[in-house]
Amino acid sequence: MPEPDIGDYPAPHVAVDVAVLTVLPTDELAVLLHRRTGDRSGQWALPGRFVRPRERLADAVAIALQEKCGLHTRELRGRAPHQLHLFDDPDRDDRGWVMSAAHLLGLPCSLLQDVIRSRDDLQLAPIADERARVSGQRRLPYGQDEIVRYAVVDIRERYRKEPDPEGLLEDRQFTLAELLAVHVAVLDEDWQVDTFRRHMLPMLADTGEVSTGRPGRPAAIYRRIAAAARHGNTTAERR
Amino acid sequence: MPEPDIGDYPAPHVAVDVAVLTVLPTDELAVLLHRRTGDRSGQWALPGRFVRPRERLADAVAIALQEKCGLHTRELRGRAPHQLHLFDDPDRDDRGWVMSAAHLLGLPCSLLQDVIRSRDDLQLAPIADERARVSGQRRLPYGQDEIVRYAVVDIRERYRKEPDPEGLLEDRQFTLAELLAVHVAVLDEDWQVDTFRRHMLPMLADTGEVSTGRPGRPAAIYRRIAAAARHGNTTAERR
DNA sequence: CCTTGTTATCGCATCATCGCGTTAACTCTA
DNA sequence: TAGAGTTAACGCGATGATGCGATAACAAGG
Repeated sequence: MPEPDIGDYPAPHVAVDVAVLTVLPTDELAVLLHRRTGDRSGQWALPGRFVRPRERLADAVAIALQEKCGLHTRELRGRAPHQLHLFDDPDRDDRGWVMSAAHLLGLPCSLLQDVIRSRDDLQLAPIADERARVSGQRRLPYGQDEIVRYAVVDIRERYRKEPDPEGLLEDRQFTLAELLAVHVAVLDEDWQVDTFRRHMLPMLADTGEVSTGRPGRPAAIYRRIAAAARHGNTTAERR
Repeated sequence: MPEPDIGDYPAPHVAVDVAVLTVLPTDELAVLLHRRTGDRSGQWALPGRFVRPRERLADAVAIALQEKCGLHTRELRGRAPHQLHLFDDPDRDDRGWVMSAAHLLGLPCSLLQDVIRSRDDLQLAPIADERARVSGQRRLPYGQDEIVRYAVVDIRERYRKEPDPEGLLEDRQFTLAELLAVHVAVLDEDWQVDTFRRHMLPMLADTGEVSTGRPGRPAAIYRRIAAAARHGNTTAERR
């Protein structure tokens, strides 16, 4: 799109907003919310921040999560935020013309709870009807309910097709029951075990290890096969 | 994402790029390319342009198509560009820090050909292997091959699921054979007629009219049922 | 060693989908 | 009016997917 007059126009500020999704120990999908530090009456919102000069969106997401939520390399390494949508309502922010690049990032609850435990400016809000359920607050500001909805629809679509694409399991090696529990939590619907097994096994590698320590046949331990290593998609992804 | 210091940072320029996809009379998927007017040796590129102050992305897309390609209300009315991805490589444009909001818009070929016929700065490039095939030009500039790929993957996914979601058919009323031809062209693979009929009929309304003028049983004429009017998705969209 | 409990596998009935040959419906033309 | 041609519908065999009861495998504990 060659166009010489780049300097002639003001530019929009671009912010990143992040729907950090996780699965609570109660097997509910939840989203991370943040409010202004020290402001107990402040509004809960998705974490985010403006993009700095020449900064990549993914880097802005990571820095936003570091600055606002105390999530650092330990939690974020090896994870890439998934871009959802660019929200462009020029009136969405009182301070000026801001576009919001909405993202989704999945994190295991165990990584979040350490961080959240010691702070009152963070919470995990359960998802109900594709929205964050926040006690005492009807809606998220800046149209962020829409971002949550995009994130929930997106993550559910992906969890129908492949095993734990957002890495919500704490461990990279897991049993089929653990995988199923996460999928059921994300999708908010049950899967029959045999059907689930048939869908997922082609995308999983048996580690050869088993889970012991309790009565019963030990469950096999699996890890995900990288998508690139798989040949073709499952039939569910074709017509 | 409340943050007080909006004025403190330079902002990226945001451009829109549009992959206008159509189906050629040869039943091939093609993308609209533009080059600088009067420059026969200029590079072919996707149409696009910078977003003006407080302009909506969809409006920027429409204006870009008007200014660069001569597509006006007649062609664009009732059509919404589909957002694909925000490309954020700060080095993607020599003129400065530019982000590109990539879009997809489907248009019937008949609407494009009137416009293109009289100009040498527009062409419809066939798609092969998810790329635009341009004679004498190996790649599109500004990483636009990636935009084309996103657009092709996206449109194919949607054409697997619902009838003519991008309105590539010239008419809003059509026969099943016409619909099938468009789907086969987009997906670049065949569908057995009965299977196609079973998939699409639940999302189509029989107009009661038939197509006459040639030997044989007249084909029924359908129109799409608006998605909102349909109750639930087809089973293909569930597991 | 036996019982309990859990996971994995299996066999199979049922249901859904697909593709194709056949039949029915309905136009156009000679 | 009959034949040709095209679309729509049907019947059905083959295939695939699902769910579930039964069985096998294998641990922990008494």
